[in-house]
Amino acid sequence: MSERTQSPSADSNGRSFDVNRGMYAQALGQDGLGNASLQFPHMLQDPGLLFNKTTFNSITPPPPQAFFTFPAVSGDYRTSDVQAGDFTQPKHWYPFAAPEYTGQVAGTNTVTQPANLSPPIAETREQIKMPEIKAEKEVNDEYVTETKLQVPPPATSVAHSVYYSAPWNPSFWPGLSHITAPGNTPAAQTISSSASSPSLSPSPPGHAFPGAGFYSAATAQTVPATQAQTTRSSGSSSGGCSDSEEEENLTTEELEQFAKELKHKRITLGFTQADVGLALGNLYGKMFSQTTICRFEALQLSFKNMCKLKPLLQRWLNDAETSENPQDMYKIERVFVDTRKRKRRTSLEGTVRTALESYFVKCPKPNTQEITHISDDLGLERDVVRVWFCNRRQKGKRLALPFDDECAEGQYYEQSPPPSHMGPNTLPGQGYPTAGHPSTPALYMPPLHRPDVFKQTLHPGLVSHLPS
DNA sequence: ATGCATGAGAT
DNA sequence: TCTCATGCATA
Repeated sequence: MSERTQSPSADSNGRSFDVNRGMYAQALGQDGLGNASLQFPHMLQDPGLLFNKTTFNSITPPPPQAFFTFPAVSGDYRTSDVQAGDFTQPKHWYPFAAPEYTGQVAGTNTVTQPANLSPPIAETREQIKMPEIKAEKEVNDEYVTETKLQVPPPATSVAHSVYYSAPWNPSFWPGLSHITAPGNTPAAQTISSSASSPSLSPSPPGHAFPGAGFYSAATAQTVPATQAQTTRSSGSSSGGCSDSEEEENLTTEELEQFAKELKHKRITLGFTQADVGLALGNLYGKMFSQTTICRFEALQLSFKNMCKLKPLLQRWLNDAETSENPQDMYKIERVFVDTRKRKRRTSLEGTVRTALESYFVKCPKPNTQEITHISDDLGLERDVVRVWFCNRRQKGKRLALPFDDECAEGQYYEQSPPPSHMGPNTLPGQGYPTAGHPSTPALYMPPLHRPDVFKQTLHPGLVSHLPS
């Protein structure tokens, strides 16, 4: 359906980088704009960006209000419905309703799939994508245990984490140009990556692509592959990247360029981001969601992550371009969606976000108590608040340094001078190594004022604009 | 395109 | 409990 292509407009957006910048503003100002009392000086730098966010429009200037009087929410999703702004919403966990396919590619953990049932490849995306999932929302909790259809391979289980390998070099997005990158490298050919293969279909359609055979489970077997890995210095934390697919040491420029190229060619070839994600699974055994592809193109992943994915995407691109039947690239076998229950997505109201944002500015990393305090004030579940902060921090890191070295940093969270005890680089950051700025901006500063912030209920800027 | 969520691994 | 990679769900 509509997802067929990104539609030219996507292209015209052509603003991958700008987007990021915009997001900066967004990050801090997005929801805060309406809040007169909050000040985000930095936002002024690029006013234009502040308004490119649709959500913006929906946020009305909240009237000053000191407290959120919502009752503290209890923890249970089924009972705590209190959601600022939407007290009626039931919050319960719901299962994935296992639609065979959700709109965007269930890249997901989909794993498994009885090998035999390879349903005729999902004929086409039209079929694959199930239009409505809505029903799920109304689902009651009972679905609980929909067992997962998968039998996770003991050790490898999830495909995703296996793939790492990122010797991530300390360099800095914005500038690194020393290292060279083999680019697509031959290595790419051997994607022995890993992943336990989930959804893959062993049987490729008639013609394969020049460079790539359909991924076959067999090959996919986890190959620790790591050796190839350049021993990285910085702790490649999560998952240390390994993987044969050595993610080259790319420069920022290379990544930017590749991302653009990928997007452009993808569109030209008629693939959607979801297609690409699926194709990666089919062809190389490592599936990704539309989200990831999207973020890759928009350079919204960590540098390390970008480097990790690039080879794979490069390979896909090559194959797609040379393939005689590009369509095959996205023909996939039916994948089963993980049916585990997933908490229903919380939709925070603009005002609540504003409030969170202001809290974040004050203290990006609230401790347990603070979180509790915030959650009480906003009438949110603690976990929601916690997750919000996690995501907010993550977002901050992602967006913080990328392109625009010059100003990306430092100015965003300046309200808080980096505490001395934190050392120069307070943020290891998930990404973008700071090139010349020895001291990474306090992306989220450390708690200077922390103590006060929470003790005193909401600061003036905080408002809860409730629909009277 | 992006907000909220999950889960693995690291602390 | 955090970070990071990733994805479902949604705007």
